[in-house]
Amino acid sequence: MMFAKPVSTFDSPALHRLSRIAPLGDAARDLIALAVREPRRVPMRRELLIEGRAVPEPMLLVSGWAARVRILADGRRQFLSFLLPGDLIGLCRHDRPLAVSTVQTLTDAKVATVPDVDLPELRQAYAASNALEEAYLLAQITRLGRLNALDRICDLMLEIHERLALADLVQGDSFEVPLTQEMLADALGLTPVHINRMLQQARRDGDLEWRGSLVTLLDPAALSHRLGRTPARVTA
Amino acid sequence: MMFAKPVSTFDSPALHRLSRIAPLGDAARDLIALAVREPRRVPMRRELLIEGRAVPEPMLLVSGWAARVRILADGRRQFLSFLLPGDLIGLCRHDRPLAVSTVQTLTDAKVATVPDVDLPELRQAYAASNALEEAYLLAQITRLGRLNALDRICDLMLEIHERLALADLVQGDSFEVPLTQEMLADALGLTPVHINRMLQQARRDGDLEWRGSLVTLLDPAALSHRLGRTPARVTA
DNA sequence: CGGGGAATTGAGGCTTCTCAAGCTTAGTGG
DNA sequence: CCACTAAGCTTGAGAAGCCTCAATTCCCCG
Repeated sequence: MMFAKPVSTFDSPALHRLSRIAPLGDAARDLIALAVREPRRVPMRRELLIEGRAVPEPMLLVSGWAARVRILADGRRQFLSFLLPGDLIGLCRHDRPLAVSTVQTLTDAKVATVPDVDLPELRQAYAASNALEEAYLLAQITRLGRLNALDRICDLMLEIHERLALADLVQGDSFEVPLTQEMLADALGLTPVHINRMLQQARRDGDLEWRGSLVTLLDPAALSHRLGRTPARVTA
Repeated sequence: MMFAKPVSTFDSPALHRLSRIAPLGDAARDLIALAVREPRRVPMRRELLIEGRAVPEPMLLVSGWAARVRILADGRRQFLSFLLPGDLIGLCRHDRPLAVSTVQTLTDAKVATVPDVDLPELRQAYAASNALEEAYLLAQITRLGRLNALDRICDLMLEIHERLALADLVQGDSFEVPLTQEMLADALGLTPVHINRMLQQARRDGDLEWRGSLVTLLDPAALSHRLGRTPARVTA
């Protein structure tokens, strides 16, 4: 069941992220690598968790994007956060937990069931991942509360850049963002029309390019500095 | 050290909340009650946690209000969430954790150091408290992203009503809210001026009264229904 | 009685929304 | 290979919501 070399060196964005946010020994690494090898395929727009329903076993997003989403009574939609490869879904430390938000895939995705916490190293990785997720929620609150439309877009792109980099999914300063302008609007509390105009603005300003689904940040360091951003850190 | 009766029946809003969100046996109850008995007094506007610094031992807010806050480079302020009596501060399950946000007292407060998780019942209560806190963060994102100014105010007041009720701090539908309009603005992503106007609107609409620091919801059920709110639930 | 923080009011401007139409692109079936 | 379609992107014009600045009033506390 354990392939000393092959499994340990098996590489995937998800595994990459986890081993980067917390040091994983060989045992933990093998457990994750094994789980990642046989993911479940989930098509686009499918629900992985449903608000108010029981949370099943914890999952690891192996590839593709998902989002935590809330739908209002009148049909308005708010994306609460995006879930990227390597993110954990449905981790709970209490008994009989209920999902506090619906999670749905935004693209075709691969999802693995991960071992529940038994190994100290895994516990550590899960906890760090959890803390990071909280940090991103706080960043989202600040974006929505205090940034204007243009800065919201730029700030979110910087966050995605930072997160995808953890999973080794950034080349140069380019990365895939499978979001429509409408989805972006629902994440940033704006309308698609305004997103469109501000994206043009961002391009004119030389902050980013967006061709097809490939986003390129032209000078992430400068942009980061202009927005007063600091990368998320949860461990000393 | 253990006073069988006195300690077990010692009552405080904080203890009330914890025993309500997760069933506490006598042992857990005594541990908390004991901690709550000798709280540390913290004056208004003091920092309990500082973003980026190491997180000290976990604390329980025994009385008073605090808030998680983020200050932008240009001085703008965003309150990320409010912490009410019975809320836990600085719970982390990974090693050498760094605070992801600053926490500061909004009023004079009492804070107790709580036992780190060793008892299953405590672990359960802490985890449930944590899950609730996450639920409130998600609610805050939805408020900022998709509600207009008036609805943001009403929705937040309903949330505070719900949370204070857990700690037995609501009488009828009235409760103390030690917030200035400026603080409310910084929580809801608005300006004090606009908060002022919308509060008047809410009063005219017969949704709430706000005299001194006492808020009264005139018909919480109807308001809740109008906003499409559902109370936070994290455990089946 | 005076000082100071908080609440209130007014006027004008900017950001974002709404509604509505036209365009572009990728995928589909003839 | 070419309509045809549907989803997504783009543009325009006008309206609404919220902000800014500035002044005034209220109220608590010393």
